[in-house]
Amino acid sequence: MEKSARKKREFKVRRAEILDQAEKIFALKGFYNVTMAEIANASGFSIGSLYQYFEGKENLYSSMLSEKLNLMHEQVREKVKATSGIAEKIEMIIAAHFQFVENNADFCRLFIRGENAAPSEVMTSLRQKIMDDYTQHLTFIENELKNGIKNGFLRPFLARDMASVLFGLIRFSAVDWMLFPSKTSLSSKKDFILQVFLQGVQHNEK
Amino acid sequence: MEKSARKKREFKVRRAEILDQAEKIFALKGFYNVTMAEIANASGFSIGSLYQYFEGKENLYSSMLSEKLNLMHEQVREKVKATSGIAEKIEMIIAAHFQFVENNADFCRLFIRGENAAPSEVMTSLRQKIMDDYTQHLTFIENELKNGIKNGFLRPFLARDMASVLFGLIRFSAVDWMLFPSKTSLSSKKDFILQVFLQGVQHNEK
DNA sequence: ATATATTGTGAGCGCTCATTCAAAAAAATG
DNA sequence: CATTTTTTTGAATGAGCGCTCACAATATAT
Repeated sequence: MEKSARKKREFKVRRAEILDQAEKIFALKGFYNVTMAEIANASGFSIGSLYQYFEGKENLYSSMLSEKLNLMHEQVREKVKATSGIAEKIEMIIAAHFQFVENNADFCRLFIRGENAAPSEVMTSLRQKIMDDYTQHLTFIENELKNGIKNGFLRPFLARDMASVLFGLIRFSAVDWMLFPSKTSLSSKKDFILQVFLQGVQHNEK
Repeated sequence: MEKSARKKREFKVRRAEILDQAEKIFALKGFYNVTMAEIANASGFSIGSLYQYFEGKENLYSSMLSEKLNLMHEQVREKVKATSGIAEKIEMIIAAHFQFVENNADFCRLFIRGENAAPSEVMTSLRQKIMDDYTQHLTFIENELKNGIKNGFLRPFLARDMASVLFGLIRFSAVDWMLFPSKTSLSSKKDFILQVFLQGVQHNEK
């Protein structure tokens, strides 16, 4: 018999609850130092139940990571699309990323760990998915920048390289902020990053 | 009885040989997916022998990582010290890093994985060492940039932030190059990175 | 050549988990 | 309420692997 709509809904809710708890624990200790028993405990299910929602530990981890990553990229892109003007769009790319990182610091810390080296089927396809997501996101940024080049606001560099640099600046600021807990918010670095990206650090005598 | 000088030398050579082989295997499969048996095989020693050179798997890994990291930073700093002129020094910081990454791609790939989350004593102190090394290196770059600010070549931003950005650009280019195997060398991106760092991407009408 | 010291060996021990599955509990059905 | 179906449970299983240690091989000393 088919699952009823209610069942399906409840299933999703429980699945999300597990994912939520797993994220916190994985973030704290890394993939290899977390046991299924721990996740079961934290999420209030039994070990066996976890296997009803996920095919195994790797699957659970992989689902969590890739779903959350999607969320980040979507959030950023929506905010950028709702903004007009090249300079403003670039500013929003930075701001939206910073905001996500601040609101999901644990997850991001986990993500940069990149404990997905296992040669298994599941982990291999996770790596592939991350790469594809990244490429897709870079292409999104690239296209925005192309408009900036077209209308003369940006120098005629290769748009792809510029996108890499912009995303690199964002990512690095985020990593730095996560590694060295500072009193100032990550968002407060936005203007500096924007200015460096647009004008560089060299002093131009008038 | 004390070890003779020759013995000591031979000990070091063997230790280095193990480290060398371990680096390759760890780079390929990550810390958790490598067994001591594999390392023993690859380096031509028995499992038991490994424990004569290192206190355990974590220790072996930790030694390898931190010793190689030292090497990188030293190489870069020496080359920069041997260069004169602010612009030239900045260029050399980029070039020297790129060169090391190209010559040690496997190691770098391993390093960015950062599989050192275990809560053990050894791994905790490895993390600390990596952070300290990083801070020290950033301070070195910061000091070079301070001179550039003082003599008016660079805009009067916070030198620390500028150093972060420069190192961020370098690191990100390197990561990008490692993740997306490209036909062009990493070094060929040097001029672009330098230009962006100094002048930004904005088009300034004359 | 014999004795002594040093270094190398790898089978096996002990332990940690991911995963399973038989039985229990809960929910649905009539 | 009795019966069937679905879901939950966690002790038991077994595979994997870091590490030890009794023994072997080799080097050094006498």
